[in-house]
Amino acid sequence: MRIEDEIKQPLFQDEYQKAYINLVYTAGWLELRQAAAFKPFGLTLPQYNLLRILRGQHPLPATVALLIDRMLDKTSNASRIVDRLEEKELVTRTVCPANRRAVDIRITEAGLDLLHRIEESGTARCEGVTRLSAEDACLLNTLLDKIRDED
Amino acid sequence: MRIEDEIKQPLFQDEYQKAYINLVYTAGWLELRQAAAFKPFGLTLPQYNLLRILRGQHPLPATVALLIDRMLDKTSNASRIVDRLEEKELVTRTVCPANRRAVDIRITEAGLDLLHRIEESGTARCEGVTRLSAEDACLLNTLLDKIRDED
DNA sequence: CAACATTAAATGTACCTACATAAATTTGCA
DNA sequence: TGCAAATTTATGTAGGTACATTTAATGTTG
Repeated sequence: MRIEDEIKQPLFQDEYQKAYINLVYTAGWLELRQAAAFKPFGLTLPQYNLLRILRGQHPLPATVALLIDRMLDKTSNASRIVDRLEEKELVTRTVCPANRRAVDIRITEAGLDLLHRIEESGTARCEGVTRLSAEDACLLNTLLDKIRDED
Repeated sequence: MRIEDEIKQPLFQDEYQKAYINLVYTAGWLELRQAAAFKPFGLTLPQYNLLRILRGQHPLPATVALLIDRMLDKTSNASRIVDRLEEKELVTRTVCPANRRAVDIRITEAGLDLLHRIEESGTARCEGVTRLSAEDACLLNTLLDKIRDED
C-alpha cells in the first residue's frame, strides 16, 4: 500500500518529506511484526539482539561496554536489558576478576537453547524485506547508506 | 558510511538481513537527529506531530480518536501525549458538548506560535534524506511501499 | 602515598510504545 | 423503558530510549 493511503495524508511537501515519513513508518512496521513474533518466546527485540551478541562471544564473556558497542541502539540501556535476561536466567552476571569495575556477562545453556528454538521456528526471518528482489534489496542498502553519509 | 562499518558487523546472512538492519538503523538515525533538533523547543517528536495534526484541524477541535487515526504510530498513547501538551498550555481539552464521551482538543495561540517558530528555524527539514537525488528519493519510496505490500 | 582524574556499570527521571483493562456515555433493541 | 453492547477516553503495567548523575574501582601524578 502506498504511504499516502497508509497514513491518510494525500499530499506531501515533496518526495523528500515523503521518503522520510515512509522510512520511519516502514521501519516501525517491520519492528512491530518482529516484536510480535518474539512475544511467544517471552523476548523483546532488544533482548533478542543482546542474546545474539552474547552467543557470538560464547564461551567468552562480554562486558556491558562490549554489548553497547555492538548494539544497534547505542544509547539504549544495556544494563537494564541484561537485568531482564538475568531474571529469566538466560544470562549470568559476575564481577570480572581482572577488573572489578567491569562485569562479565555470559549466555546460559537456557539462553542458547532459546535462541536455537527461535531460529528453528523461523521467527527471525526478515519478513517483508524479502518481498523485494535481491537487486532491490541491494539498491535499498545503497540508498540508505547514502542517507547517513556524513559520519 | 556503510552499514557494515556502522555497526561493526562485517558480514550478514544475505542482502535481505542487511536491508532489514539498515532500514531500522537508518530510521533510528534520522529520528535521533530530529528529536535533538526539537529539544531546544521543549517538544518531543510525537508531541510535535500531534501539534501539527491539531493545527491542520484548527480552528476546529480534534478528538483523541481523530488524532490516533492521523498519527504515524497507531498504538501510541495519544491521551498521554495530549497530557504533556496540555501541561505546557499548547493545547486545551474540553468535554465535547455533542458527545460527552469524547473530548475536544484544540491548539492554543501559544501552540500555533511555537509551531511557527520551529518552522522559521528550519528545524523540521528532512535532513539526511535530502542527500538523495529526487529520483533516488522517489525510488526509495517505491521500495519501501513494496516492503509493506500485504496490508 | 595521597589526591585527583578516568573508567565501568548502575541508577534516576522524563517520556515513549505496546497492550490490557476500566470508567463513562451513548446507542440499539427487546 | 431498560439493559446489554458499543464507543470514547483514561489508566495501569511492563519494557524501552535518552540523557544526567552516582558509585565503585582503577590509573595517574605531584
